[in-house]
Amino acid sequence: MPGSTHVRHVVTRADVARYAGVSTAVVSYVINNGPRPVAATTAERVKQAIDVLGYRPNGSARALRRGVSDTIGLVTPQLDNLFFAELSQEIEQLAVNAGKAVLLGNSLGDLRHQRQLIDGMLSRQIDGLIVRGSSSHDDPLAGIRTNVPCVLLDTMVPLPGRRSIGSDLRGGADQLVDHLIAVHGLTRIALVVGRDLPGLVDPREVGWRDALRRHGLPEGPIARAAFDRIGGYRAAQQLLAAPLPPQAVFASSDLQATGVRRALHETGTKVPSEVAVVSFDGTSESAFTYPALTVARQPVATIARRAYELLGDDGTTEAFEQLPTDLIVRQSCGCAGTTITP
Amino acid sequence: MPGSTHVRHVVTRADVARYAGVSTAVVSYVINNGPRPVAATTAERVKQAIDVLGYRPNGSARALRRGVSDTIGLVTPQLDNLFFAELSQEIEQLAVNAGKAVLLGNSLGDLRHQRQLIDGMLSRQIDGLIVRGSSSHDDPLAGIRTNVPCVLLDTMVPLPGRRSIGSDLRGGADQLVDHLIAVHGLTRIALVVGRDLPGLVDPREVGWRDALRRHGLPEGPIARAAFDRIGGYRAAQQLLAAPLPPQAVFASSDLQATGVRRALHETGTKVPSEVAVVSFDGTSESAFTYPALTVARQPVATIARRAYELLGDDGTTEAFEQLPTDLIVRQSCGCAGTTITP
DNA sequence: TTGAAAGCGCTAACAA
DNA sequence: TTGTTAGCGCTTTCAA
Repeated sequence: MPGSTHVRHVVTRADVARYAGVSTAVVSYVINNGPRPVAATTAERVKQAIDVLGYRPNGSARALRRGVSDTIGLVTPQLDNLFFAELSQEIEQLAVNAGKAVLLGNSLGDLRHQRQLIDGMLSRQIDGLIVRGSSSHDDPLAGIRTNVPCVLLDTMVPLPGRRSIGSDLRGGADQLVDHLIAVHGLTRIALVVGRDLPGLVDPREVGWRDALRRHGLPEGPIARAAFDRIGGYRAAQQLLAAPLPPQAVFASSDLQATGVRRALHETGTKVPSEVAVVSFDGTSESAFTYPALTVARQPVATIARRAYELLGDDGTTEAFEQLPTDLIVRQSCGCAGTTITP
Repeated sequence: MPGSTHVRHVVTRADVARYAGVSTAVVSYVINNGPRPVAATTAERVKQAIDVLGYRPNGSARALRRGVSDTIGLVTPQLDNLFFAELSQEIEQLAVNAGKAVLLGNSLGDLRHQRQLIDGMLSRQIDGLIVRGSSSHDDPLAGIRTNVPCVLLDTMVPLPGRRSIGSDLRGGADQLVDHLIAVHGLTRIALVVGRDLPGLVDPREVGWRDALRRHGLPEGPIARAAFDRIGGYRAAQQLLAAPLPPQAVFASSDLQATGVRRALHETGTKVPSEVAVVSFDGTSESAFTYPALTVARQPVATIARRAYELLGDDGTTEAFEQLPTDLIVRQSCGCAGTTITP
């Protein structure tokens, strides 16, 4: 007999209906609180049955029938970067509070892997997809046919036909470097940034340059390195080896700043008195380093909320929103203060 | 007409079959590579059709029919604790490499929330569940009826009928404290640990005490605080305020160690010359602090792999596996060395 | 090697 | 207010 392969031992809606002495429709009405009303006593009987039998609705059947899975997909490069972890956690909370589940995938910077992840999620009938791509200039959805709503996180440039939300990298960088110049009178400010991007300049680099230029300062040294701790470490070593070391280092991520600090410490360079350090991101860790990092903090919660909202806007309108960062002045720039400002 | 509610615009297997001029069964055979053979030319035609139409199998229907979703659930307290993030990332990789997707949830330390998360995943037909509970002594599955395989992470005690995998907290702590005593000759070693657990002593506390006792040392001071940075910070402040401050602090987590270091720095206490600091976890960040942290490193990748393996073992056998930690000697204990040892 | 068709568990239109 | 039932898209048995 076709379709009679696997053994049944899990409770289904039919069992509940039988136990409660009603039809399966009524069970549905009770569970979904509609679309038809159910007499209070009947509803009570159904609830009892559900409880007694330990019935749990089958999500696959439900999703198949309704065409909606109440599940969204979230793809980020890596969870072991605190910024992505914080972002993922925020998004997960929003989704769960709205009764949705989250499929999570880490691309680990691999475009093929990222694509497989997205394909897998799409085939699992997600209702929406949020992607922080592993590349800042490629469309993670290129060549993927789907009409599932999608929001991109943190793309450096607008992508045709896509909605993207992130923070104002240029503005945040500008503000940070401006602080070093205007408040602390520093003039040799180095930049630690990611490796060259094909036909694209990191907006943080632009912001750094803008601030220097506005103050009539020459461009400081640039060290290009991976966006991780070891990248920052090597970049700082390189910067320190120059004949005239910088008075300050602007690291484009907290992770890089950790490496920079480490390299400075190893050479006995005092922070901030000999070299100031500031960075972009402002993850929770940055408040606890010593000296505490002065940062351009990305508004993680707001980015998450906005991304989640955009997912709902069925309008497939193109968007490229850049939220302002917060300049959090702590001690690593040379400012005073010892309290922990999270 | 019943069941004809929503509009069809997505390509289904019927479209593919029609386009390729075969039956839907054949499409299945091609997609699943069985269970019946298909002529090479026919298969080719089907593949063409799939490509042209941009067909993607409906996972819900598939899961409903097969009784298997190729999706697992993963619940952890919070992603913004690097240890959990690393663990989650490892597990996610294992799952994805095996063609499974991962539903992720963060309980944020709330038992009710944790329970809702698990319920939601179960109703979404996950094939397996991995939970790092938000409490170390309660069974996260208590009162949840399911026969989905489940593995618990990091429970401090064996739970009846459950499989649990974690690291040897007691042993790791013992080793760490022993190092401080045997190698560095320290005698006043403070412990920073979580708040009192009902009827349960944190094994790290036991290990700390065991090491002290073995060396005939009196118990050092204990500071109980939350397992986060601010907890470690406050604990250290408290410890430093004592008439006879400790020579070393053993923090039960890297996060706490960050807070401890911060408090020491603020009071101008030199690490490790005045107070040594060691901690449990050994996340990637710990190699980059200055001085780099000496830690009992939890074998994250191994824990992840073993947990994932246990999920597969249909044997519902009870288990309580404790993997040994690695003692990573860096500089915060007083040992020499300046290279980064990740 | 291929096709017809049952049925997984659920929702909801329609009838009663 | 409740029941009957089609059908969501898929897999697979059985027949051809």
